[in-house]
Amino acid sequence: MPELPEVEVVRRGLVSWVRGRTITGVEVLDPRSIRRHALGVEDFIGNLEGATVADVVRRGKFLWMPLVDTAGGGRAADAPESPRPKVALMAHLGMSGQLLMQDREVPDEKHLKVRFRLSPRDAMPAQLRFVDQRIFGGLFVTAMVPTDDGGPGGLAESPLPLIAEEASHIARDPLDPAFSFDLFYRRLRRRRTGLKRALLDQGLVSGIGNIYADEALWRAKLHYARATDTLRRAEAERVLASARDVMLDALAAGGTSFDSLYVNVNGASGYFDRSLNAYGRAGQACKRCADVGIQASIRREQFMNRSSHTCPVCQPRPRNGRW
DNA sequence: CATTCGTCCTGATAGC
DNA sequence: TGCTATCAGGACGAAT
Repeated sequence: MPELPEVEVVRRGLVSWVRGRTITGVEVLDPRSIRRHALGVEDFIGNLEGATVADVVRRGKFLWMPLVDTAGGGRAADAPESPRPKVALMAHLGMSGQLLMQDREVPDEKHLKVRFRLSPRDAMPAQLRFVDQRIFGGLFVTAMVPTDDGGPGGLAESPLPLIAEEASHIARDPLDPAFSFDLFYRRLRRRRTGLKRALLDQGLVSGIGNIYADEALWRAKLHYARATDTLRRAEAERVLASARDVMLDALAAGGTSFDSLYVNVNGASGYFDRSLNAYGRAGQACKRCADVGIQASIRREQFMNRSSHTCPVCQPRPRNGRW
């Protein structure tokens, strides 16, 4: 389940393989993976063929490649005076999406949805492939529009003062150097909802999915139903710091096990085996309570049509939403 | 306006 | 064995 750390691992892996290369061919094997592209698959392909990838950037879980025309003899994107990108190839990995660099000899993956052929470069793989079993993810082309908030952020190496239009409603993530806690806290307090709902709202704070929401709440000793409009500043700081910490841990784990030749979303899988304290641990002991000699087991409940994992002892359900 | 809920999708697994 | 039911969940758009 790619959340922020996994998407960032993919971005870092992808950038050195695709930046400056030209898309020479696009093959859409399953049109369902071309989402939100109103003008259809033919237009999608037409926008991409002949364009050069200028960068790979991210906002929250949205990942995109700004594209520049390859006019006048194929000048590379990183050449001086390179033109500003007008459009970008946008990707969202959804639940099961992968972006893979593959040599042309490698047989098609079972769930291969889209194949991009790239201009040759040294010994680099010739193809970028989008593989997606459950089709919650997708690709589309979107306009690059000006932004006054300093660019995409999301740990991008060279943020442009432009953002992909379809990601402009997404808030910054907790790892983004330009993330504003004050803005987050002001908006959080204005809401009348539960804390986990707010954490999962990508327009308020991005990059957090079901797994890291449960982990951040566990670390912060807060319950998912805690009312946002009474949340104290210290509590909000605690849950944000927890989210940041758990995602940094996952990012570090993903980074170390990441094979740069094989860009995928499983880079952080080792992390899940060892380091989760709440998610997926229903019925098992709460490690923090066990450390102080208390017996408590993680409880799984349905909330928002997904499962939520809490320790009933150290994350007690709030009364009246307050505490 | 803000908030919540239904929908998209496939494969693994449980139960009969 | 082989069928059906259930579960997993990100994000959008419809409904409230």
